[in-house]
Amino acid sequence: MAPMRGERGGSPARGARASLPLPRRLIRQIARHVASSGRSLRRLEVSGRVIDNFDDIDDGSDESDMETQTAVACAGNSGNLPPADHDDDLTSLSWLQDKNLLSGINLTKSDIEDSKLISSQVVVKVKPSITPPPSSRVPSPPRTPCKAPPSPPAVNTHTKPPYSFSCLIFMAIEAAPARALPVKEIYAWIVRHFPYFKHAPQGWKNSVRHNLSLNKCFHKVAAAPGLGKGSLWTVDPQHRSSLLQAFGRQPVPPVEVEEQDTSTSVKNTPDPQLFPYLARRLADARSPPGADEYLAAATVLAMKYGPAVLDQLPPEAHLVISRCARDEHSYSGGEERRTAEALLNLAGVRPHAPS
DNA sequence: GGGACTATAAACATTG
DNA sequence: TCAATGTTTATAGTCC
Repeated sequence: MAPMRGERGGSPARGARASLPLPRRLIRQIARHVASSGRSLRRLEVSGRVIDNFDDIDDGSDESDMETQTAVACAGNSGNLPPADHDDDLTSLSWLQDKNLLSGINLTKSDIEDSKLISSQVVVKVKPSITPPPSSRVPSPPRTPCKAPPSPPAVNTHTKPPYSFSCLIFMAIEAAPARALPVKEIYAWIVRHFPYFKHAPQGWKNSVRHNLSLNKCFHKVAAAPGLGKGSLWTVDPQHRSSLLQAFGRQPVPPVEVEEQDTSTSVKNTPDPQLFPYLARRLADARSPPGADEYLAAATVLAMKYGPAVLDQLPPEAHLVISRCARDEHSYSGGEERRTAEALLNLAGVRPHAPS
């Protein structure tokens, strides 16, 4: 059955309370991953407690983690990530999507190792004690209108990103240094970050233009000299926040609900005004995620909406990742760095100056 | 059931 | 003339 947008299957954070501070295992894994990618995690704030010496973290690995699933949270990434190859579920956030705690963020393993699209990344491993491995579930595409091709051609190795066109356009424009792009550059950004569109039917460009024209969130500004045909498109500042919140309303794949113990409950739920979907999911869900899942979700929320959003979450969920801006200088081109910086800024995550 | 939102398609006008 | 861009209308799926 096709996924229903907004359909919530069950994920629940009933009783999912993390102990303070962040589990050392989680910290180890974050630090280990960042180190393995040739970068360095300079500073990690957990509920106000700053961790800046990762050498002190015991690295006694419990490789029972081999069975863990990996979630990747990207600082400052508001979703500008390529869709995951579904054959690489170990590094996909789909398990979180399926838990209905997050939606729309997927990474491939190569994305993690490449680390060119984003400025900083954190890996959080969680035990799959609740959800079956994502690979056992069929990834559900976003709702597909009847006019869309019944199934993507085999050449499409990437799935359609779970973002609306307005979100894609928003991301593209926000990632631009000047916060303005001509249509052609919006196309290019989308294709570059979501390879699905490389082979998608051409109609999507029409949809982008249609969206630009119709969506009041986007404004056309005078064409720059030498730009040639077309105008620059910008995001209306007045509608920026609504676009940001739209990220939280992206389609969520259906979840196979399992019978879970619901004897415990979460007292602190996100403000339903701010996060209606998350709040409802946490309230309604039947299978509580573990503390790690909750923390991972909180992390991505913080990165998505800014650290202040954590005020709406249980104090245990406070988690802010910061990284040294120096790490961004490895980008050869600069566009990716600017993209990363723009998205970091977008998420309210401020890199710390090197000590 | 209806409104809102979104995706898609198409027609047409404008522009370089 | 042509292709890219921009606007408008129509249709349909989904969610609330």
